[in-house]
Parts: sequence; structure tokens; C-alpha cells
Amino acid sequence: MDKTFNPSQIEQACYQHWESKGMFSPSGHGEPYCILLPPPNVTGSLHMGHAFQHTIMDALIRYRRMKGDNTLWQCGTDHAGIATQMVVERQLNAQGKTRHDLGRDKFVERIWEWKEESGGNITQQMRRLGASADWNREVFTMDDNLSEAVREVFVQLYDEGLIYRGKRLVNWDPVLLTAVSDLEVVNDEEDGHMWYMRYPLSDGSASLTVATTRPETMLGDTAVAVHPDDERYQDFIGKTITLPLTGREIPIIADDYVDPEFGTGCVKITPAHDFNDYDMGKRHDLPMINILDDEARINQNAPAEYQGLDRFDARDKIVKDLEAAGILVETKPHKLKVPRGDRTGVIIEPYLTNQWYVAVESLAKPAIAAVESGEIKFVPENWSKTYYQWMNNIQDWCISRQLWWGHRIPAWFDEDGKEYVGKSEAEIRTKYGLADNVALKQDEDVLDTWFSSALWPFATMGWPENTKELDTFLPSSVLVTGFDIIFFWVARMIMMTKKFTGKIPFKEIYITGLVRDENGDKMSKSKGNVLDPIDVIDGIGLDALIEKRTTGMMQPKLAAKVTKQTKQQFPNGIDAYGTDALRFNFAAMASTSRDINFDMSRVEGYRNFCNKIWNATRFVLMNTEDFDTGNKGGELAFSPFDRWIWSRFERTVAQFEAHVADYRFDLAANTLYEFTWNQFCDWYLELSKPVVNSDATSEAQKRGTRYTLINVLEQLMRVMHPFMPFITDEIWKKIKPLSANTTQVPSIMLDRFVSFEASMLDESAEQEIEWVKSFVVGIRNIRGEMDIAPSKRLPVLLNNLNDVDRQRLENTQQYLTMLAKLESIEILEKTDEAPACATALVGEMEIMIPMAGLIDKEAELARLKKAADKLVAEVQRTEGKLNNQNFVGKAPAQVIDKEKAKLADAQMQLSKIQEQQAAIAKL
RNA sequence: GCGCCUAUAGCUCAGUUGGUUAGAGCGCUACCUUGACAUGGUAGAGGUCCCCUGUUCGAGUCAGGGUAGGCGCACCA
Repeated sequence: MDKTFNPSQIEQACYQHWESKGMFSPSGHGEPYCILLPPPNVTGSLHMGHAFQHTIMDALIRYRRMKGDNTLWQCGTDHAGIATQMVVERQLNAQGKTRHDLGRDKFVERIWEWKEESGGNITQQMRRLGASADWNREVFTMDDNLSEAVREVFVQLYDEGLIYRGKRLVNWDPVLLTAVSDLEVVNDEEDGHMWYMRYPLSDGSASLTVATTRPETMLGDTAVAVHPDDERYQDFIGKTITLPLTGREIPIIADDYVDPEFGTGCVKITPAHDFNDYDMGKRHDLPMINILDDEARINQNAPAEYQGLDRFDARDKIVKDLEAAGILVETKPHKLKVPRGDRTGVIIEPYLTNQWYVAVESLAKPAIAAVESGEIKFVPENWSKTYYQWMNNIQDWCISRQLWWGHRIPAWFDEDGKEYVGKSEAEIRTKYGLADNVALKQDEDVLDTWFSSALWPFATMGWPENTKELDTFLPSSVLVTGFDIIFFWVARMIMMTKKFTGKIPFKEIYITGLVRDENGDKMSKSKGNVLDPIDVIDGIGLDALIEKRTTGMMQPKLAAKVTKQTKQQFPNGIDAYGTDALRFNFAAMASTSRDINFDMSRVEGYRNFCNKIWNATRFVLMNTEDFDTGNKGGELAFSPFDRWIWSRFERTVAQFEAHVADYRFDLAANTLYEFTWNQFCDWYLELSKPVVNSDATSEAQKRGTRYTLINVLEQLMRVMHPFMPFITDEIWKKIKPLSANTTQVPSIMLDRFVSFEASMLDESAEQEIEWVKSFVVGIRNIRGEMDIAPSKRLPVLLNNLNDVDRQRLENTQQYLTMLAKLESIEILEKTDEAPACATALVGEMEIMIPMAGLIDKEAELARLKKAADKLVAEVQRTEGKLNNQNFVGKAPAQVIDKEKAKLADAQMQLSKIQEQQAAIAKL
């Protein structure tokens, strides 16, 4: 084996081995355990959030697979309507063309080509992460069977009256030229203005001043509203206003939506361009005058001089014209929430169009109940509140998109515009009894991407066919996803799955944090702080990283800043840390926190951890490969250390499993790290050396230790495998033949998880080894603080031993000598006169190192003082507690006894140290 | 406005039902090429647990109030 672990040499071959041998498919026996992959964008690439979530999903799947479950990680990709269409449009734009130049069919063909070209990208990247998803069952949301499910659902919902078409205000993206859902609009506060305009009454008697943040919409005003109880305006209600610029006569109406305190208490009403005004318009039966076209230019409904102007140009002109006419009273700076499309960043227009909607109320009820009853559990539980809050105020879902890429809406219109819904034109003709000569035209629109992903839990299992998979893997076990798509996806899956299968889609929802950079900033291209998980695995040079971060930026001027920042952050680029280190890092970061700050130095730490494991393996192999490990018989004599490490190992297994069951992967990872590094490597491997290297130990003892070395390591690899699949499989293949594991499976991933063996717990061995450790640490302590060279062998005197101390000393003397680098160990008898010594305590036993020639008197006094000070504080604290009648009277006896024992121990130690101080001071 | 979250070592984070001297990794200091590993070892320094009040024998932990930061939803003429 190489002296250092080199992940790049093993990972890809290892993965190919797994995949080519079909190890990712469900075994077909055991309890079903299924995870649905949140389908990533088919043409996208893997980002840190994916890597994080996929690590967790894979860890769970690998763990359950090794536990003997019938595991399915159902994977696939999403067609991502808007995102994908935008990418291909941008490619066309770069060639100076638009999608309209190609036409719909050619354009869609072009997207399919792009999907063929880049569609495998993200799944290849998932493979680099070690994801053991069942690629044989990989699906794409536009596959035939999924499209069939989409049509089936649409038609059923329509037939039940739960899908309807209506002309309503929607969020319109004037660049994408499509409606988008509420969730796809971000409302952020921006600086704007408030314009005050004086509208004259038609009778010329007076005027009303209205305030607006969007003066251009006045072209579509169809009323002015005041509060019905507002005394200032009682006389105006029912009169009319002659709208400036258009000359339209519009009524003054009363509606208690108006807040008399805000602005002037008079509101201009533009029902076709504002959601609140729309509602008011409906209440008062106002005309709805649309003044914009699809691209948000002023249309023919406005005076000629404004027609064709872009909305912002129109605003400027209108403000100027109103000012000139003396209608504009005042302009004030004003902060307002501006709705922008989350994809394009352009300002969204409320726009009156025909769209398809899902009436969600009846679907929401059972979906709410499923969480309320505990049938579906959120982890952490708090996220259920977010879910309820949205579900209890849920709005009908606008599912039509004016895009070309996606599932075409299965609705047809005849020449009179009458709608017919069915899975195909032929079906419709039968269903509605339409003659062949009736001309039908299919709706141009496609469905919201989330409509198909809402069907993911059952459509991927073959629905509407009644398949074995549906029966076995629905509901799935746990959904691992981010809180940002609880509404988009999670809630809608619950609604649709309940509706169409009567089952819940998943039993638990594990909500992960969002991966941010080490400063807690969201990773984004414009901030230039994005990291590609593959770069963390393979490493990347500084120049290449800068290149990657600065190409294709929306704002090229940011490139300089990003370059500087990247140089500062990664002056030498990024090292190749390997997949296992990255995965272990993600596991270790997966606490309950909602933000995960990605810290490269931690990945480095886990890369070092991999190297530690690698080298521990080298050591174990050196000592077992050409020796008898006792697997073929022969007496095994286990030392206290052997029994101790087994006991600790069993505890580790139990803790690990408990933490995984709680979805506390951070604690699970720490448990493994602690055991492996701080117990197995730091102590056990050291302790094994005297046994395997000494002529004084018997063959049986050597066998016992070799057996323990190889088998603890072999089992440890199995426990670690879900988190670190590559290194564990590589090592396992090397060590398994030497171990007691007789399995014939070709990879650790198909072997059984280690089962907790309570019989291996050994309290007395653990105590004995704790005694050894404090003995050794006591001496290292003196060495360290007294500046004694580590290589210097020390003579040690022991005093005040009890029977247990004597027994333990006898059991472990050879180890103590080696670990603490001792020259000799001598027990003082009561009658002996002790020389001047530096002292450490193990319980009541004193470990003494003669000072002569080694230790400076003043230094030792200083060291003792430090120890004594601590003990004095401790004695004072505990005495204070025990003298407090309230404490003694009210605290449980157990706690009081603990305090008493603590006090006694501190007093004992203190008196011994004080004796030492006195003795040394006399020198 | 409603709801949620966070605040612990220089940095990134754990800390379970309240109960030893509050922990880990990284970083820092000193020493060490010993034979698995310098991607290593040994020792060490480093904390007003955001603030206030309360409950309690006892609070990092519970309650109330505040401060700072973050997120979601709704509203904003």
C-alpha cells in the first residue's frame, strides 16, 4: 500500500465495479426502504447542495442496504421547463437567432438535442459522489410513461372540476412571455417613488389627490376608491372623475379595503394591472382595461401617443405630461416591494390572461391531515409549521406556462373556442361525441414543471398501471430535501399522491440546511463564491478556478472582484480531497442547523482522517498479513486492551446507529471519528505493538491481538462504509481475506452491517484501560511541562497502591513501559524514604518521577501550584454546595452523593499535592 | 403585521430529560523525524455560553423581556 491515501486512484474503478455488477438495484427481499431523489434539472450540473443531500441519501441507502432492507433509491431528472428553455434560447441568441425563427417544433427538437448532449452530465457527477442510485430505473419527467401519468392526472382533475380555465390576473414575465406562479416571484424592497396626482371631478367642482408608485397604470384606471366611512370624502362617493390623459369618466366608489390613514386616503383603481384592484374591480363590477401587451409595452387601449412605449418609457413620459398639465402634485422617494421573476430578474406584471388552474383546497385538506396526524413527519419537526402556514392559506395553482418545453396541456378547442379535455384528440372525439369534421386545435401551453414532479412518488413507480413497485415502494421511507422547495414540491407531492393513490408519498421528510460559503453567504455565480463539488474531489488550480468562476457572468465587471476574492480565498487553488473526505464533511455538517457553512479546512481535516485510516490499515496489514490471525483456529488470548477496544467498538456501533436513526449525521460522523482516531489509532494500535513485537508474549496472546486488529478494522470499515464508500471498500477488499468475515459478496456494500454485540461490552476492561491511560497521560504531562525529551527513558516510583492498582500494574506493566517510555517501575514500600519527585495521581496512587538531574525545583513547584489552585477552587465550590442547606435538602440524593465524592476526591488530591509542595519546598 | 430560526474558543460548529472543571475540528504556542501515518505525535494556551429579569438547591440548557442577525408568508395606493 502507498504511504499516503490517494483517492483518485481508486474511486472511479471502484464505482464502475459496483455499477457494472448491478449492486444498486433492490435486492428483492427484506423490508422495503425507498428514497426518492429530488430530480435535478436534466441539463444542470451538480452543486454543493446536491452533493450534500445526495451524500445523506446515499448514506441512508447504503446503511439500509447493509442492514438487509430491500432498498431502492429512485433517481431521475426533471425537464425544468423555464430553466432549460432559457438555456437553449440563450444559445440561439448567441447565434443571432430567436426561438421564433426556428418555430416550435424545431425549437423543441433543439432542446431534445441539448438534453442528449448535456443530460448525462449531472448523473455522471452523481456517480463521482458515489451515489448508489438504481440507474436502471432512472426516469426523466418527459419520458412517455411519465407524460402519460401527467395527462391522466390532468384529465381526471378536470373531469372532477378541480382543474379549470379562467381569465385572471397572473404574474406575467414579460421577457419569458409566460405566466409564473406566486412562488416564482420574489418581492424585495427597492427604492422607488410615490407620485401624487390630482384627479379632477367631472363636474369641475373639486379634485381628489391619489398616490401611486406606478403612474403609467393610470391609463387603465377605471375608478377611484375611498373608505366608506372617511368623512373627508362622503360627498364625493358616487360622483365621477375625468381621468387625465385619457379623458375617461370613472366613478368614485367606496370600499373598506382603502386605508384612510395611508397616503391621501384616495386610491386609483386599475383592475387589470394590480391584484388588489382586480379584487375590488370584481366587487364593484368595474371594467378591466388592459393597457399592456405581452412584452409590457403600452397597447392600443391607451391614447395613441403612448402606444408602443415600453412600460418604463411610458412612465417617464406620463410623469412629464402630468407635470406639464399641473396634475402632478408631488413626487416623494418611497421604498416599495418590487416583484421580480426569480429566473429573469425582470419586474413581473400582473397581467390579465387565460390560464389553467388547479383548485387546491380539497386536495390540501387530506394533505394537511396527513402531517397533523403524524402519518408524515417533518425532521426537524418545526418545518411542519411552515408547511401548515402555507397550506392553510393556499391559493389555486396556476399550472399553465406559455413555453414550448414541457408537457403540452391535454386540452383542445373547437372553432368557437369551446374547450375539450382528454388524453388525446381521438379520445376527445369519442368522449365528447365530436364528429371527425369538427376542427380541433390543441392548447398551445405547457404545464408548470412542478405539475409533473408532484406526481414523482407514484409516476416513477409505474402509475397509472398497478405495478409491483407501487405496492412495494409507496409510500417511500424518507424524503431528503431543502426547505426552499417545501411549497413548490413537497406539499404538492403530498396532495397529488394522496389524491391519486390514497397513500402518503413518504413517511418522513428530512429537511436539510442550505449550503453556504464559509462566511455564511449564499453561493451564487454573481457573488463568485460557487464551488463545484467535483473540484473539491479532484482539486483545481487557481487559474482554472478563476476562469470557471468568471466566465458567463451576467455582469462582467464583477469579474475583477471575483478574481481577487478567489485569489485570497484559495491562493493555491483547491487540493484534491477525494469523495470520501467531502462526504464525511457533509455528514459531519448535517446537524439541525438550517445553514451549513462549507469550510474547506474541515474537508482537509477529513482528508487527513482518510489518510489516518489508510495508514492504520497499513499497520494492521504489516502485523497480520504474514501471521496467524487466529481465523483458522488456534487459541486466542485476549489482553485487557483487546477486550477494551472491542467494548469501545460495540459502543461506537450502537451510538452510530442511534444517531443515524435520529438523522443526526453530524453526531454519527463524530462518533466514528472519535473512535477511529482517538481510541483505535491513538491507543489501541500503540498498545498492540508490545504484544505483537515482544518475545515475551505467547502465540495465543499474539493471535488474540492480531485477531482484534484485523477484525475491529474490518468491522469498522463496514460501519463507516455508508459515509465513506470508496476508501472502505478498497481497504475491505485488502483486509477481508485475513479477517473472520467469511462472506463471499464482491463488495463491502453488499455485506451485512455490523450488528451490535452486547456481550462484547466489558466494563472492567474499560476501567482498567482508563487507568492505564491516566497513568501514561500523567507521565506525559510531567514530561511535557517539564521539558523532558520524549526520547528520555524515565524511572518511575509508585506509592500508595491498593490491590486493584497492584493487579492492574501487573497486567499492564509492559504496556506502560512502552507507552510512557519508562526505564523502570518500582513500588515504594511504606518504610521507604522517597527521593524528591515530580508527582502525578491516578486515583490515590502516586506516580513519582525522581527529579534528580531532570526536573527543576522551581518549575515543579510552579506546576504543583497550578494543580493545587485548580483543586482549591474545586474544593471551595463543592464545599459551598454541600454547606448550602437548600441544596442538601432539595437536590436528589444521587446528585448529593456525586458532589460528596467529588469533594472527597479533590481534598485527597489536594492534600497529596500539598505534601509534595512541602517536600519540594524543603529541598 | 404573522410565523420560524440563529447568537457558545480567533474561525466553523456540537452540547440530549436542567446536575463534575462547557466540548470537537481547524487555527495558534512549544517540543519531537520513534519503526502505520509530518495529511503525523506529545504537551499547552484560549470562553462574561449576546444582554436583563425570573423559575429552581442548581440555568449554556427552562420562562418572560430586550439586542443583533437571518429566513418564510402576507401587505404596502
